[in-house]
Amino acid sequence: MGNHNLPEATVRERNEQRIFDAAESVFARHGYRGASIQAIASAAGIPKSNVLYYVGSKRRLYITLLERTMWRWNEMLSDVSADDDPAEVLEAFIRSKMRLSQTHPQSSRLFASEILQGAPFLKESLFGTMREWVESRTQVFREWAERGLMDPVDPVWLIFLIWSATQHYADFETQIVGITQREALDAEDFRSASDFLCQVILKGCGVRRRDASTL
Amino acid sequence: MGNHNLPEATVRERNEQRIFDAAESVFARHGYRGASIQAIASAAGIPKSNVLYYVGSKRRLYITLLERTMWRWNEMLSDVSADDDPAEVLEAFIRSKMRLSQTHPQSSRLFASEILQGAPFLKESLFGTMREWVESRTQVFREWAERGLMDPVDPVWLIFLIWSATQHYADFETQIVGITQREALDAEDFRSASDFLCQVILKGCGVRRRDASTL
DNA sequence: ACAAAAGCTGACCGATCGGTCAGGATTTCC
DNA sequence: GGAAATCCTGACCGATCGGTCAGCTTTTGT
Repeated sequence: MGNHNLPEATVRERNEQRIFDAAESVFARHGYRGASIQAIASAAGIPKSNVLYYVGSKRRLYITLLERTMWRWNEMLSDVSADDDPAEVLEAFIRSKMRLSQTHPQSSRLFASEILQGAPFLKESLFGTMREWVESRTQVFREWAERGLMDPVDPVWLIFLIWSATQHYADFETQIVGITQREALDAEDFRSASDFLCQVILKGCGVRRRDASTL
Repeated sequence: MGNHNLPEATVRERNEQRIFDAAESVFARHGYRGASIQAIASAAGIPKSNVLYYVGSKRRLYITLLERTMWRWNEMLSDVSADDDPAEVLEAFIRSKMRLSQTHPQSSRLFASEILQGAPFLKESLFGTMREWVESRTQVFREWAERGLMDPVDPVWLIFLIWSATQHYADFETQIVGITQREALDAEDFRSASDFLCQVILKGCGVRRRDASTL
């Protein structure tokens, strides 16, 4: 009995990672119901029985992936106060959210799929965390508006605007690629899109950068 | 034999409509693979066999719904020229897209689901139509920028910004409702969100309204 | 009135679904 | 070296999948 702590089986870790990656992709593509364990197993190059041996059940696997995604997002803008510079904070928000769309597109799509399904697994439990996140930021935005640092826009709509615009580059990449006849979105696309969003949204909210480089 | 033209069976029309409505909802929620004909039949209050009698197959039903959605969107901003007022056109675009999110949320979600799946049914055929739509509008935006009527922003990113921000209120309604603790989005929510988007996006692109009502 | 057309449905098909399990292979630990 | 723990898998389970079909009822056209 006993020491199942520090080194923690490299075999399990390796296989779980392969399963998680494959599952995230399949769940994102086909939703919870449309994803089959067989498809996940094939994508991971592992027999179906072995997948179930590691993850227990489809439901547990799905919830694990959802929680992993929520965790990544809650790390964003973890500390913001009304004394920070609005331009810097908004720009950091937009750029870090875009970076998530670029580096973890499957996570973003998995979340989108869950929401489209009516959020049956998130519903109350995890929306609470997001609600706190949103409320604390809206307070800061309101404070900035009172100090005249930005226009008095609805802070909730502003957060959803940034959320949707950045999310779009992960969730709807297929559409963007299809319409613009690219092969895929590359780093330069994400850079120019981030620049565009920062410019338009900051200006649209009446937020001025401290250092106006062009003037 | 013969006159199967004008009055056109009211029975078939009525049942097809019930099936289409139910199917749009189920496909939007669970994706193509995750949606079952039995679930659609139950939602429509019709036996499974009868659903198949009318629509032929799951594939055909799905494609029919997709085409219906694309049709609605292609009707938007059907005629725009560089001589029109940028503020009026952009505002009309935002508001009409928001109205679609409000009145046909299931259509929007169905499209989102199709894109998340990698657009297996749209792919080349229907992306072509959207590409033409986008290209003709980007030309107008570029013309406006040259005339100094708006900032020289990337027209493609601008279209996707408006697309994503408006689409969000249909596709992610569950998230918005869950976070803001509403029961559902009502007409007033859509009005204030539309106002917000018009204000921020127009200002963000350097587009001035002709009649500044508040000054 | 009556045949033709359209509407309708339960029973059924092979395939696949999520999940279980017995039991063999391999690794770990003393 | 050998027991214990972990890893692995093919066979199998009942349920559900999309789709077919024979045969019934209802509506339509004349």
